[in-house]
Amino acid sequence: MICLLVNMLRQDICIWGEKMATLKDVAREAGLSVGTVSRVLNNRGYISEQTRRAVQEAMVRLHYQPNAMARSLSKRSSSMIGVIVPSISHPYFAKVVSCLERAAHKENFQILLFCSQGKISREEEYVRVCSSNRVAGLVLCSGTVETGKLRDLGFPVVAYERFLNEADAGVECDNYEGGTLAARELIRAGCRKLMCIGGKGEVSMPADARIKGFLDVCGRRPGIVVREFLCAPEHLDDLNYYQELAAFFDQMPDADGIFAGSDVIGMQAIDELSKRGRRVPQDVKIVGYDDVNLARMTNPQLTTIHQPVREMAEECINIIEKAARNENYPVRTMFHVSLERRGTT
Amino acid sequence: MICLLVNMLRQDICIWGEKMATLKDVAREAGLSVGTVSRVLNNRGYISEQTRRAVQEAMVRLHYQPNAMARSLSKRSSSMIGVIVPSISHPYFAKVVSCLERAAHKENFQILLFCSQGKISREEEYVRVCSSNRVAGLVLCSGTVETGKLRDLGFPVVAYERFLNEADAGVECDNYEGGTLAARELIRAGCRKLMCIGGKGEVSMPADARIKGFLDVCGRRPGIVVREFLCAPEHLDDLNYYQELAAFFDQMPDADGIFAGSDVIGMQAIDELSKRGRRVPQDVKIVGYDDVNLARMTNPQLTTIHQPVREMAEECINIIEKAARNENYPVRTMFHVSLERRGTT
DNA sequence: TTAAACATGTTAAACGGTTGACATAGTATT
DNA sequence: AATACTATGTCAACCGTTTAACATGTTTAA
Repeated sequence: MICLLVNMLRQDICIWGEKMATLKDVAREAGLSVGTVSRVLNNRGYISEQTRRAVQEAMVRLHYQPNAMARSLSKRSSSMIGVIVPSISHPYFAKVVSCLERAAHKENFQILLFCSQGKISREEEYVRVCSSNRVAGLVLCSGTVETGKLRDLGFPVVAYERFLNEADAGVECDNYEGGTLAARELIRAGCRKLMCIGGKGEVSMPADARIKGFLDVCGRRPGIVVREFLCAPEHLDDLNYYQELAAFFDQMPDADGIFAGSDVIGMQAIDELSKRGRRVPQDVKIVGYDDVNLARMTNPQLTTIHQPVREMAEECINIIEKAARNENYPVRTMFHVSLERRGTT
Repeated sequence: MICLLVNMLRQDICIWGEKMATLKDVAREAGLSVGTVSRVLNNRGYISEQTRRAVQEAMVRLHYQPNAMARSLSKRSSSMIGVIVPSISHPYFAKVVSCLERAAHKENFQILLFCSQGKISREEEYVRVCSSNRVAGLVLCSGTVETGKLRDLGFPVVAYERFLNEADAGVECDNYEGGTLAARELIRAGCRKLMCIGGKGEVSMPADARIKGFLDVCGRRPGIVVREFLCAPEHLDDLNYYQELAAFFDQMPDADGIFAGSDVIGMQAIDELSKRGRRVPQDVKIVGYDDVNLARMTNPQLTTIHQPVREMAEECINIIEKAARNENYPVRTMFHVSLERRGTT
């Protein structure tokens, strides 16, 4: 399988001989003291325009790059934000990480990314690594680190769409509302026999409220039949729900409305139904969840519940930034979701 | 849009008062010297089993987490690997990052993730940030940092599927071969009027060889008509190629075979064709590229060129690890690709 | 018996930047 | 003329870990 076309080897790896310039070098080059240069870098105390320029020019001449390790060591906190997701291959988490990266970049933070594959042992390990690296904060989009492991870490932990009473803050969206929106949409569109397919149900999560919201609305309407189906949580990387969906559809072949716990499930449901000769949306209507890019790439395009991921990500970064500045921050923030009506309802 | 349900504020943010244990604390706790404890941590010199155990127990008792910043500062290199991708929302790069993270984890590296959105200015900025953070290495899956910016950084730069003569090493797969495989597959399946739709064509990249491979094979077969189409590179985040595809299909409405530069394009091509009443694979056959998860979620499933992303990612990490140990490493490594025949041919 | 290997300690410098205390001027302000 | 502000310098401690040099024992092997 491996085809090593060219395998030239470097004679001398140590092309990185000349060490990088330090603050001291910059000070010498600019004819100033380290203290003054540091003041320029950190905008502390009094600095004249002239001095500031002199320092900047010296930095450019020497290609100076401040050593973030030294700074972090001294400040006892780095500018990195740990992010733990179950899997980055899942389009939802890809979207979350994308938004987090963007928000982090605006505030001059970097993202230290970890994929736990939903394994608690890896989550715990990653939390330790974050602690070792003195991250400015940690966004937990994954699982359920056990009791005591999140206390006294030295940085704020933000739970993203998770229940973690150990976390310092939580950011979520109104999943119950999402469930009700989905139910109303399917009923509005004329569905009577509904399937509610739960997605990534590993442990108790805010996302479980979606199902409750959905079932509550259905329960209040006479003449509506609902059944709940749950997928196993082992689809993080391959995202293959086809077998389970097939089994579900066998159990309820006459369903005319489906609430899918994620767009990935919704998408595969469209497929599986069309294989069975059932037309979407004529015979069966579908509402997905997440509003990832994929939802626009199905045929017909998937009606879905939109989560304000960008805003949620920004809030996570905000919280960490506030904590870093020792300001107060909201302990729990919840966002509205909205229905994106497209072609499957 | 924002619904601040609960907005309790922490009375005292400084719950992180008690500072973390240091090596010195561990030494005191174990009744040993810092030197000895450091030896245990780094497996240097002579240590008795008894001492080793004593140190480990002390570390557990104090919940000791070594300060990675201090270590990096002292070692002049961290255990982080910078990864710059154009976008993490694109399933291909999500897959790449996923594999990189896994490989990195095995070797005790962490991933510092950056999304450049294909902008050179951001790439350059991110390279500087990596330099500031004294990463162990950098995997560049994005763009074309300009001349001189990659020299003398102090760490190895691995170009992933890019031409970068400034990089210290390159990892790619045989894109030319991929193009030929696609062409042969379409011709084998009976296609005569072929469209070759180039994907992420921003600048000169290994991926361009796909097109060349495709066209070369077509050119050698009499009776084959080919036209080349190029999508603009601005689809990194929304991944919406529909308009362009529509325009391409208008220009060549009688095509019976399509080589799509990525699975995302291939997927949307299936859609767009079915909207035009053309059946896949009966009327038009399609070969995609990348073999991402999505390729199995279309209907019919997408025939595609499989890239050995996992192996490529492992090679990237390997190179950086070797460089860190001051060993020789291959300057250029190329992997074979393979055809995954599914439902669209 | 003697040299090597093993096991640990002490000390101190280094990594590169931050920060505070304190000193010294020059320039405005009152 | 006194006071306050501005602008810099010097110096030293500190962040937590690594590492080398050197000392001091105890075992073990030749």
